[in-house]
Parts: sequence; structure tokens; C-alpha cells
Amino acid sequence: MVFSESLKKNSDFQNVYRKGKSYANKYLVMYVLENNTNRNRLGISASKKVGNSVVRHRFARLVRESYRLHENIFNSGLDIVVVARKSAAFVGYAEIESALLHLSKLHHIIKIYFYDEEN
RNA sequence: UAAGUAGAAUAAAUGAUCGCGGCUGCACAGACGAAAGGGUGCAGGUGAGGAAAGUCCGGGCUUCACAGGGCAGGAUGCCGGAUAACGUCCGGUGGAGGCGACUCCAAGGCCAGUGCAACAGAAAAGAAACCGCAGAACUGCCGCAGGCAGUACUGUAAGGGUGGAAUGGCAGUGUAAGAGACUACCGCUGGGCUGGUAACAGAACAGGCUGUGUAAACCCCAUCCGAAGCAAGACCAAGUAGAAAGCAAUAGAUUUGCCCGAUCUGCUUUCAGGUAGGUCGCUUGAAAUUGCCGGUAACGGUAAUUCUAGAUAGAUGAUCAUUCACGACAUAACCCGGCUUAUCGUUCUGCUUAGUUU
Repeated sequence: MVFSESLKKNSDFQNVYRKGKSYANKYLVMYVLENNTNRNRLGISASKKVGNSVVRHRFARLVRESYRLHENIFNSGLDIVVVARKSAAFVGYAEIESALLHLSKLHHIIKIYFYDEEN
């Protein structure tokens, strides 16, 4: 990913959970915090409650793919954490993608005219 | 053809575009970092499973411990073989089930000791009489002989009933009634014989033979087992903190260059240590494929060929098109050998039983 890297350390995750703002919809919960750099950092989390290893890996790939394909419309300088909810275990790419964009819009972290154009 | 039984293979396919982790080659930068190490782009090639799962056994590997022996604890438990090893596998023996192919079995020892056996039943262990059967005695009634009823006593394990289990089974002889008391057959026990490496099997002989079950009850016997795990462990190594030597003591460092003032006790080198970070361990192996040889088989030997993920918050996804049976279970994390459990389906092979046709 050109403008982004992944969020790795547990302490970074805890930081975002504590200080960041969150919105949620049917499939996802999204936490956002400014990180004072010019790059975005994306973290993906899926607990064992969501499903087995196959389900959790698939969820992470779908979120990463959705983010990658829309990377250029996101604002930069953000730590973003996406958490799976239980209902996300059984849905496909289209649902994850629209859920991600919906939450991004609520956070006002994407360039609106791109979002409007797609809808 | 149908039903069954044993085993094996496979785990949607093809193409296009975008994207990800190793590897190899080339190019670029040498702008990141104290160092160790790393970055960017392009091309090529490569990238999860039959169970990768559960983490239930066994082994390699690593570190620690260890003269030798014993106790405790755990595991295994018919016999022989295979193997690095096993609780696994193969071939047998015995038992159970099935018409059969075939399947299943924690299958050592209650003549070392201790314990338990609820309910029912007379009785479930140092020892048995509830009913029944039989005997002689006494009492009563009827009476020619004798019979019937009751009472306590004695004998009796045939029969009834209880139970998961009741003192070998069944038939006969025998007897007052009975009883291995005696007899035949079966079973059991014993020491030999024959066959087999053995478990065990077989035929005969001898003994009238013994009151049971339970060891997934304690236990006994035999065999095996040191502990922890790749977040093991090895190496490099900021910072912090430690030691030694040297320099400085009207000194040095910081405070923008100088002065004053203020604050602090330092600076350099070496050694030890090993946190953050990095590298290795990390995939060439009890390896895979094919052929031949040995073995009933598990498996072993041998020759040729091949190199087949190696991430470190953790790489396989998305979109489009076509086809079909419309896609189950489930994602490597040091590596092997097993076991167990989950699973949409498809295909093939051997065998069995029943039916039909020739």
C-alpha cells in the first residue's frame, strides 16, 4: 500500500482504543486517532468469538482489500483500527466494502466528493 | 442388478486485470540506522492440508540436571515381528457378533493380602434350610388294616422362588428322600507327550474334582519413563546501570559564540552485562517419486531422478468471463512418525450374499 502501513504493537492498539473516536454499524467497529505523521496506519482485529482461524483470516483480507482499493480517497495522518463484529463472519466483499466506507464517512476522514461520486 | 463389506485416490476447473510473502537476477539510491542490518523499482519463478485442527502418545533437536542404587509417581499389559521410538502398525492365538465377505476386544494375576457385592432372596462366605421332599417320635380326629392334620427334632442342595451371579452340566445307577456317593459323555484340575519360535492347539492318561463375581476396587507381577520446551537456544548489540585504568581538581560539562550568573559532577578508553532492535535456529529431511530385490505383511535394502512455503502481528485475496457435480471441514509457525475428531461430494479396485440371463 502506497500511503499506508499496518499497525503492529499492542500498545498502539490500546492507545487508539483509549483516545480515539469510534463509530459502529452492523458488521464493523472503527476507531480513529490522529497520529501526527503524513501516513496512515491500519490495524485489523478479529477476536475468537467471530469464528475460527479461516474466518478471521478471511475477514482481515477483505478489510485490507477494501482499504487498498480506496486508499487514495482517505485523509492521511490517521491511525485506524477496524474490529469485526460477530455478523461479519458470513458476509462477502461487497458488504465489508460498503460498511467500511459508511463508517469512514461518519468519521469524515474521506474526501467527500469521491464518496458521493461512487454513490 | 441390488444390498453389503474392505481398501485406495481426489478435495471445482480455465483465462484476464489489480494486490500480498519468500527466493533468484538486473537496475537505482547510498538520502534510514550508532551498529548489527536494511530500502526502492523491474523481470522470472515459487507460495498451506487430508486432516495444516485437537495437542492425546512417541522420537529428533536445544538448554539445564546427572557416580551408582532405591522409594514415590506415571504409562503399558495374550504371542511373535516391524520401527529412531510408540499407547502405533503388521501377522497370528483366544473370545464376542454376523448366512457371509468381515468387524469388534484395557485379552497378565482374586491358590500374596485387603475390600466390595445395593435391592431382592432362606442364604452373597469360615460357612446356608423359606417353601418343598423324606424319616422315626408325640398329640388330635376318623378307623378293620391304616389314613389325615398339627408340633418340635433329624436328614436332604433333586424341584420352586430371588438375583448379574446360588456351590460343575446332563442322563442314569442308587436311596427313606437325596447327594460325584457311583457310572458314561462334556467341562475342570494335574504332570508328561505330540505340533508350533511363542500365545496356544491336539489326542491319551490320572484325579471325583471346587461355593462365586469384581483388579476401567486398592493392590501384586513384568516392562518402560530425568525436567522443560523454538517465546527452546546461539550470536551481534543502542540506552540504562556496574568495574578498572587514564585525564581534570583555581578543573570539566550544560546553558546558541564570549563574559557574568545558574545548575550538575564529569570526560576518554577497555572489560563485564545483554534491555529495545537485529541475525541465526528455519527447512536437504528417519525427505519425495519411479524401478528392481528380500519379506505373507508392517517394513527393509538398492539404483536413478528431484529440491517441494518458511512468515514473525504473521503472506493465498478482490473483480470480471466461461463451465460443472454449485464447492464440505478447515489456514503451516522447529521438524518428523502415529492416534483421535470434523468433512459437500466424486471416482476406482478386491471380496461376500441374494436374484436374473446364458
